[in-house]
Amino acid sequence: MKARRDVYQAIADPTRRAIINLIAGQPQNVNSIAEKFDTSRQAISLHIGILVECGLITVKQYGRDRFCEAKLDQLDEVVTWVEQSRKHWVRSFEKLDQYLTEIKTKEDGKK
Amino acid sequence: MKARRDVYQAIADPTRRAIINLIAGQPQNVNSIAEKFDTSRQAISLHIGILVECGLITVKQYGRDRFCEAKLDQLDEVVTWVEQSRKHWVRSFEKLDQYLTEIKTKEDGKK
DNA sequence: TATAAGCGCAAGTATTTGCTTGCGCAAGAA
DNA sequence: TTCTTGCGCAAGCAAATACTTGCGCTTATA
Repeated sequence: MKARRDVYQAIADPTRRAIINLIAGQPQNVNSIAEKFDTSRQAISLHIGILVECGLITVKQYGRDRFCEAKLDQLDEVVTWVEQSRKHWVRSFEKLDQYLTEIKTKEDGKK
Repeated sequence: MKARRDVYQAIADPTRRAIINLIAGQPQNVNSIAEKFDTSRQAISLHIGILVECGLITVKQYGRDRFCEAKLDQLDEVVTWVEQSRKHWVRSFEKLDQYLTEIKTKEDGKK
């Protein structure tokens, strides 16, 4: 089964994050991007393909050039998730103690 | 070479994100967490290991139980990156046109 | 028109993942 | 003391990654 990549996976790779940073500041074609990395053009091309797949990049073709632009709206998903997690995150050291106390109480009740 | 995992990789996996959500709301031991998923306890245990490795989870041992607590401060890194990227992100359709115009101008100059 | 430049498409490979299964140890319960 | 939990360790595996190399199709350029 071909796993559809999501935004989380897209930004999990440091190279991809670097590509995003690069393009966010200045849209440019594939070769220009590839030149800034130590890997082959093809490797970068694949990363770009993934980023396009998740909608973090848009490509516009002009003649033989394919210009890549950033499209960071999708990153909302990530930020939202983090914020949600934190919202529900009651500082644990309190929660845990409370939880343990509850369990303890229940057990004492059984005895 | 053993790749050291970072926070981005940690949250790239949906199961791990679910574990974080779970623990954020209520710290609990490994088995309790594992019960909530369809995979084996061991699989969950491995995920927890990874999360601990990146500091997103803390484990406290009480007798034979190992309670896991969330520790979401590390997620700052992700949010910060997203925000930074966006800060530098001038809406591309403008930037690209501008860029293309510059190139065009240079080339016309050469002719 | 002959070249060169910009890219994508495989095909092949070395790692890295995410899981499973089986084993064994230590801490409570009976 | 014996049985039952809660867990980690380790070996084995299939699938997913990240790359590389070589090929070939278009578009510009000389």
